[in-house]
Formats: sequence, C-alpha cells, structure tokens
Amino acid sequence: MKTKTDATSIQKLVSKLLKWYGLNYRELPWRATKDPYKIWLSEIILQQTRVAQGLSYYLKFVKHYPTIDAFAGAPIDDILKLWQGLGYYSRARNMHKCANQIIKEMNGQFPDNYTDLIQLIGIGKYTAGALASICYDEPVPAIDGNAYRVYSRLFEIYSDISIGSTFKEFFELGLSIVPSQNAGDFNQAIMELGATICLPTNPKCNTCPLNNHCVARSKKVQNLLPVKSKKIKVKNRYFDYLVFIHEGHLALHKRKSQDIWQGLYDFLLFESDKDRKSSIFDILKSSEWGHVELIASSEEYKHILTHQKLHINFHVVQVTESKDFKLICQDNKLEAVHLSDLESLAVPKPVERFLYQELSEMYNFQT
DNA sequence: AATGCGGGGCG
DNA sequence: CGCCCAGCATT
Repeated sequence: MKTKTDATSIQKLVSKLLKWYGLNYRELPWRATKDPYKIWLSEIILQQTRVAQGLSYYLKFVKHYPTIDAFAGAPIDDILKLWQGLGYYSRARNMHKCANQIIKEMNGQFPDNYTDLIQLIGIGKYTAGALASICYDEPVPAIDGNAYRVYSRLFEIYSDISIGSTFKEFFELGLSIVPSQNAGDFNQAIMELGATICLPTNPKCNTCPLNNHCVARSKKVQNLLPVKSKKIKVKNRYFDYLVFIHEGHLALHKRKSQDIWQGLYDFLLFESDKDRKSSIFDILKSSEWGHVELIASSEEYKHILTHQKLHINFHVVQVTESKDFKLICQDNKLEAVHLSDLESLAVPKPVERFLYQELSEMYNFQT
C-alpha cells in the first residue's frame, strides 16, 4: 500500500512543483540575483508583507543602498524614512544593526549557512531557511504562512499553526521533502504556489500542479486548513495631538518608548482611556508656551493596526508670541522643525495623512 | 506559550 | 467587518 509520503510519490511531487515553478514564477527583481544582501533585503521587507506592497520599497532601497556597506553606513533615520509606510519598523532597525555587525565583526562577509544565519538579529527560523536555501542551496525548508497552508493541505495536517510546537512538525516535514539540489527554487515554489494558487480561501485547485497529490482536496477539506486558533484582540486607543506651530516651525516628537512607531516622528501626544479631550484645553491654559491660539481641531482619524484601533484628533495650536520657541520645545522633549525640513523625517501613516492632506493646505507648504 | 509590532488588500 | 500577508523579539 502506497502512502502519500512514499519516497517515490514525494519525488514526483517535487518534480512537478519545480517544473510548474520554472514555467510560472513571477519575475521579481530579487529573483534575478544571487547577491545575499539583496535577497536578505527582500526577505526582511516581505515579512508579513505582500509582494505588491513591498516591491516598490525593495527597488527604492536597492537604488539608495546598492551594497551592504552603503546600507550599514547610512544613518538609521534615513533608512526609517525610506521604510516609512511599510510598517513593523523594528525590521529596519534590526537590519541596520545586523548590517553593521556583519561589517564590524564578520569582515563584511554574510553568513552562508542556516545555523549562522539564525543567530543574526532580525533573522528567525523562516528567514534563515529562506536565505540558506535561496542564496546557498542548503537543503533546509522555509516555513512561512504560505508553506503552512500548502503543506497542511497537501498532507491534511490539522495541527494548530498558532502553537509553537507545530513549527517543528512542519519544519521536519519540509526537511523530509526539500530536495538536496535546487532547495532554493523548491522553497520559493512552495511559497509561489501558496501566493498564487493555494490561496487562503477558494484555492484554485483546478489549476494546481499538485492537485493529484493533495489529500485535503481529495476529501474536500481545503478550506478547513490550515488550523489557526489564535485570535487577535483589538484594543482601542484615543490620541490627541497638539500640533504647535510657530513662525513656520512645528514642534515634533521622536518616539522612543516601547510602543508603536519607535524612531518615527509625531507631535506632543496626550492619550486617554476614552474619548475625553477636556485635558487638552487645560494644558493649553496652563502652558509655558506663551500666547497660544487653538486654530483648528481635525476630524477623528481612525487608524487600524493589527492589534490596535487608534482614534486620533489633531489640534493645531498657533504660538503667536513666544520668548524662545525652540527652548520650550526642548523642555518638552520636542524638536522645532521647519516645514521645509519635514520631508526628510519619517512619520507614521496617520501623521503623514494629516500633514499632507490638511496642514499643507492650511499653511500652503509643499510635500 | 503569549504578546506586541504596521499597513494594506481581499471577500 | 475579519482574515491574511516570504515573521521576529521579548517576556
């Protein structure tokens, strides 16, 4: 009795998959190179990010920083500015740290195997597998969201992929399948299949090159897999921003705490448990800012994150008389930034929207 | 093992 | 709206 995990059956599966990939792969820029730096860059950008969203960022970064030396030598603020809008900014900060570590401690030589790669900051089990296989053809699996979906359906695996121990199960399965040659193409083919055919809902089984191998399909349970129990609960947060403006300068704040948007710029922030804005006016009255005038309050900006729903109001406060605006900014841990210098600073998405959709019209500055 | 971290696109 | 996306670090 043959099983679906017979060596012969697996060999056929791999062969079909590689053939399909060779004919159907999308021509993406990071697939036209073997430069580990560029593959690395693409993998970090594509963490929890669709190709369509990350592609333009990849092109920008390769253009600005063609080598790991250029990337490592750049100021982190410049890198964050290029990363602006992509989200998960720790990816950029970690990659910058890592690049400098490679330059300083590894003589600029990128690690060339799974074990060394996974030691690096920002490189976990998936990315180490992807880099080892794609750059060096090391026969290790690369288990990402696509791989979970494809493998769970091919072999009808109901293990909960939210549980940590399930990764090991899929990694071992992948290890038993990944061919000793063309490991990189194999892993990319699995992911490509997951991204274009084996979709989360309504997979295109009719055109799937592996449909004859798929146990889930034979039992019509594709849409039940993979099993993922974890539910994300969304927390509401209420932000009031005071946007001080004085003689063409804005009072900006660089975010540093363990919170969202670390390293990006916003304004003086007051957060409250619910929709309560009375405190704003108290702050203004008892302020050391000099003569202040509340010019306008924005409509509420709703900004959805994976785990938070932000309710943001921007309050534009004109400082008409001030003894020393910059000094008062410093006292409040703010920086006075001229409107013409805004474009060089990384800002969160809702701040970007406010600046360039509302404030730019009020004060008529260029974006 | 559980939680926090962005933003966008899809049905 | 809910779910997912070439995940990782921290606790």
